[in-house]
Amino acid sequence: MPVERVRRRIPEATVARLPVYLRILVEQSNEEVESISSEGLAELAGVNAAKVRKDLSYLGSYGTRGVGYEVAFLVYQVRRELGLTHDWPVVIVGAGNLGQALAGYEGFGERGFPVAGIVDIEPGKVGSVIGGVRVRHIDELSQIVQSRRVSIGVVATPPAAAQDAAERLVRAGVTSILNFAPVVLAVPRGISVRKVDLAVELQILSYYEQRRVPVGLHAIGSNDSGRGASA
Amino acid sequence: MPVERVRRRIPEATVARLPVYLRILVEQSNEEVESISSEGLAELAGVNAAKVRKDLSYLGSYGTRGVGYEVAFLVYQVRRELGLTHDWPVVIVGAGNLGQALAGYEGFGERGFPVAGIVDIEPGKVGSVIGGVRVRHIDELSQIVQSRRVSIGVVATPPAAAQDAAERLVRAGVTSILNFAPVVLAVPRGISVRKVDLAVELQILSYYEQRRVPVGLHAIGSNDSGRGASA
DNA sequence: CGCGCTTTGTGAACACGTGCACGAATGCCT
DNA sequence: AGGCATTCGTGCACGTGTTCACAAAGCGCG
Repeated sequence: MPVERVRRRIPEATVARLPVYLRILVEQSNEEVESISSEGLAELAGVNAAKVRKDLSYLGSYGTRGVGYEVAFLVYQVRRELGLTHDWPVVIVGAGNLGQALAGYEGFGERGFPVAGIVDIEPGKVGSVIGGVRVRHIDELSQIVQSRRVSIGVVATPPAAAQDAAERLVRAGVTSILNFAPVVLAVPRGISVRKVDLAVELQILSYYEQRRVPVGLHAIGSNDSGRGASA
Repeated sequence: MPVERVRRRIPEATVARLPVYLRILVEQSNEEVESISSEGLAELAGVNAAKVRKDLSYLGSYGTRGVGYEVAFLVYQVRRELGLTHDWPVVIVGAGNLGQALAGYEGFGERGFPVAGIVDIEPGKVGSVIGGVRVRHIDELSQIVQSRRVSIGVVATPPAAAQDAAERLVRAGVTSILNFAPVVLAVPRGISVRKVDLAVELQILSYYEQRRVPVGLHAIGSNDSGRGASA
């Protein structure tokens, strides 16, 4: 029989929710929960049950009607779909405040993204050890990427250095970049980039905060900015 | 005449892009650029020109046909719309790795979000100074929020402590929360929450990385995860 | 002063994402 | 074994967001 190649493409919005489901499923699994309904999962994820079912249906028909989803099996399927069947070592560029915090954040390693290396351009920063990883000079980037087979790079430099960092990462062979610097990176076609801008998030909150009704005059359903959840 | 209240509601997606435009406009302004076209702004923001025009049109008709937008004026208007005419002090809960990095991140203060305080529940963490701010005990949270008129709180605790942190923030009077902990927060109606989950971002990259075509077989337009930009 | 060039602002078509509502499948109980 | 309660999978309608395409508006030049 033919290999099941060319799996149906999954909508972007769904891909963004799968990691959330996954985390919840793993938690449930740790608490010995064996089965969960779309309703239950939806509740925990702060979304609509129909959405959960539709999202999961893109992976295949893995639920049992009248029962729900088997947690362990679903964990496996979501992991597989997200490509989390093996670790993805990451390399961090920039050993400033943020870079150090990221390198020391256990959540990365725990969730399958061990820090293969952290580099900086400042010789002064080289040598110190953060989260068990020694800071190396940026000239060693290629060597780290090649030898550790890194395909994901994290840009945690000041804004002015971010574009250069990205270019070095691409040249070293990285094909996905997570960018924390508040700049729009220009990268060659075929390189995936995701951006996390802390100040942008605050500015969005500021918008909704500003147009809040003065206390005492509660507008109905004036809640939220869309990415949150309420009880 | 009636006060121009009840300004038209701006689409969520547009609100999320305004901060990006703002940053670029401020940069341009610093470089003495006086006027910019939707085309130029779009290029720098990595989006479509029509989108820029539609986004800006929600603020009003501030462009000049045949010319473009006056940078300084547009900066003012975007700031006003986002509620950035005054500072929004924030309070950080959790003085671990991430909380410390956030407190030390100058980008916050620079962009109008000075750190009014950072608190932790561990007496051992109290007292140390980060980014010019002394870590205080979480019991002082209310006092900080009240006296400094803080309306935005940042949750930077371990996952298990996040819900408690959120509840304390709400009780203290905060109405917007930026959550870095990988959990779905339950908050009362009317409280805005935005979530930033670093591991989720990596998992999304993993998805696209995984289904990348093997080198040598380039699929056309296999680029991207939607939030990035390419050259 | 009018003509042509540029660029905005927006209507309309299209694409994408969401949520309802319901048929279909399954397990359990009698 | 049959009926009933439960929950999935999904067609469909709706809403939101994106992009195109073009008329309207302004500027500069001859």
